[in-house]
Amino acid sequence: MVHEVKAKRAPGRPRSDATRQGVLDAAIDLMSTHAYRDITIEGIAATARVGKQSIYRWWPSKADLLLEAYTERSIYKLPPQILSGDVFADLEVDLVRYFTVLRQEMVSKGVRSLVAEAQLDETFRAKFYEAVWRKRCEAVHRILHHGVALRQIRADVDVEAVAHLIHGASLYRLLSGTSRPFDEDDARTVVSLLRDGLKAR
Amino acid sequence: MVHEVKAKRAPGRPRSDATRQGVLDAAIDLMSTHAYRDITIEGIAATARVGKQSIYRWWPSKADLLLEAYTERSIYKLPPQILSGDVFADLEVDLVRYFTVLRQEMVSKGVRSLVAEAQLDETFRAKFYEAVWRKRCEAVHRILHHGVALRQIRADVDVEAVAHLIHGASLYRLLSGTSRPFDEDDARTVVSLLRDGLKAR
DNA sequence: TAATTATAATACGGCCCGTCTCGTATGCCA
DNA sequence: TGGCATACGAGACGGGCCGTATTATAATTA
Repeated sequence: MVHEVKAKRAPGRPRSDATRQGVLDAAIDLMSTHAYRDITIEGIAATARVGKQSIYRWWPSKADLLLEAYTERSIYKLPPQILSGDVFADLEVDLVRYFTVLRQEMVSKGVRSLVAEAQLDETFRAKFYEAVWRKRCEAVHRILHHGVALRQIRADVDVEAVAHLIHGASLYRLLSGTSRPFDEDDARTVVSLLRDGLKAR
Repeated sequence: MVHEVKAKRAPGRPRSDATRQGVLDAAIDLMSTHAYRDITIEGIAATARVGKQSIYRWWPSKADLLLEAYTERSIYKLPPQILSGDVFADLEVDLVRYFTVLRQEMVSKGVRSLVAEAQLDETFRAKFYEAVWRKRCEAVHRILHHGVALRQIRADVDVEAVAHLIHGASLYRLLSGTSRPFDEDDARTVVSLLRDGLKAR
């Protein structure tokens, strides 16, 4: 193609990236020092030295803003994993990496807050799923399908159900807030449970 | 004992049970018609035709009030289960019963709201765990330990981890809000997965 | 009867919401 | 260069709900 599709510039003053970054920074900043409950749009605006309207113009809600800050600042992000020939080892590696991220104070706090918001707002729930959980599910699916192809996993396995078990367990621990967070040992335990099953032999 | 321990009556006008019930009723009532977000203490007081102070006197927060309403009105309650000789059948029965309760509109809505609150308030999180999740965990623990005693389950199994897998899966589905809620088939799937494991044989 | 506590009703200051209005800044296009 | 469209920081505004305080009355004990 000779003619590239040019981004059609809207008329008027363009959005200021400095303002945008400032708002996201302020949000992350406040999250590290305050409870989610105590963070307000006005507070973020004041911290970022930005007009309130500039926030309302670009983000529909506090939750959307924070979700964007989290995704953008790549606090909750994992590079794709190279699969070995051993499915269960791969699964364990994936879980260890995931749990390591989840153990960071800021991450667990953020996930907690955004999960809460997702329960109270159906629209945001869908966005949150897309931005956070979908990728995790896909990662596990990928590993499991690979395992099926290698004939290391039973062909009739319900991949979706397994993914829900895995993520559910870590989610449960995070949200119930009674046990310690997941670590490497837990990853091993979960994988070996799923691999061998409960049945006495 | 001849002398019973008499409840030491406090002086002054006693707490009105009619008022208490009215408040709890109003709360449940509003929950069935409004989003949790839109329910306010003032609204509950007005609906119950009760002074605002009477609510603040007895409940520390909206969440505590609703948790009490849910527990008291036994919307989220399961009678104890009689264990058969087949552990995996018992497990499946337990899950089917649990999922059936969770599928009720009011229950899932309530759990969602209270989980959200629990994420935003550490004190309430502990209360919520005690009132809701603890019992579920104990039910599963009981079944699993029984299975170990019957030698139908491997003796070295991490009962805690299994309970987290089971509850986590249903919690994940409920909270992520993308898939359909759990049903009998899912209970079967989960149990057979846990029983036999993933490994190809 | 006096003391004590609960109750319904309502008033109060305060915080934050989300919208609106300024005056100004920054880009496009003719 | 000037006109137009939009973004920007700042802040005013009405409104809702918060949690507390006040008041007059009711219920119970000593």
